[in-house]
Amino acid sequence: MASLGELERAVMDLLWAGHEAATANTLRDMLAQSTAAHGGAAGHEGKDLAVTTVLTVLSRLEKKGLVERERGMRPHRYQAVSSREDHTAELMHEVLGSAPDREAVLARFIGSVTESEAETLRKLLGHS
Amino acid sequence: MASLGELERAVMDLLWAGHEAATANTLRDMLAQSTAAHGGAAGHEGKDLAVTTVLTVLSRLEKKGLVERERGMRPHRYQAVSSREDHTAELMHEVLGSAPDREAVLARFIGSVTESEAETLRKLLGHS
DNA sequence: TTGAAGTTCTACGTTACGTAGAAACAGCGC
DNA sequence: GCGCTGTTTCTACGTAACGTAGAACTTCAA
Repeated sequence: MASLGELERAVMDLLWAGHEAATANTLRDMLAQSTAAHGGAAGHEGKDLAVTTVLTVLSRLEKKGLVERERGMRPHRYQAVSSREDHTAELMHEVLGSAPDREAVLARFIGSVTESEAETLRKLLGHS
Repeated sequence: MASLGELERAVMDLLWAGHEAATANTLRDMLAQSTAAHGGAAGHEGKDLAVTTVLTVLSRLEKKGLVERERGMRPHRYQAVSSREDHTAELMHEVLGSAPDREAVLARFIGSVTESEAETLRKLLGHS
């Protein structure tokens, strides 16, 4: 239950953008954003979708535990449960987790990170 | 096109076992193995599948580039294109690749590896 | 040449996802 | 109070992936 469809990802992108700004988005907001970014960055082409389409997707994302919805106020507020970075890192752990030989996988993995990333990792891992 | 179904994964597990032994498996081999490991380790429960089912799955895996088939000899030989470790590491890169801020993801990622794994990583990254 | 083993073709059921209409609901201005 | 407009829910259809496998064609060996 980890993979996202194309539209699901596009919606998460919008929510993640808001996450950084600690914003709780309304549906209206999101539609505006996606229309503004039409054909631009925020994926999924500039074709505007039906309102219900986005809501359906939001519901599915909520069921998957990726989105939280505040039902108190009337235009509900939607927000990503975790940041994009956290989510991605979690995904990586998920992938890694299913491996019998985790360390061997890690060896391959760092075998192909960029030098700058390797540098970051060294710092993060601290001196030994 | 990265995710595998349950049966697809089970089949890959068989092939990966052979990969370590540099074995090129025939269909017969695989059925024997999966039956032997029935209800045991090699997943997917002990129910034995139709021959064609496994072949279909193998074809799909081939199409996905995960399996290579030698068509020369008559009982064809099937083998995993890359080891489980390589494949998993590749998957991790795939997940990471889609992130705008790769380094931030890495930071979160290593935030939750075991100490022994961190140690491994330090060794692999070498001294800076 | 005939039969068993192997392979290909085709197909059906289920589930995920993109998509959206129809209907129920909730405030707002009159 | 009442209807209009924006919001949410319910339901549903089309496509694609995957589990599953029958039917038919191909090989090789006896």
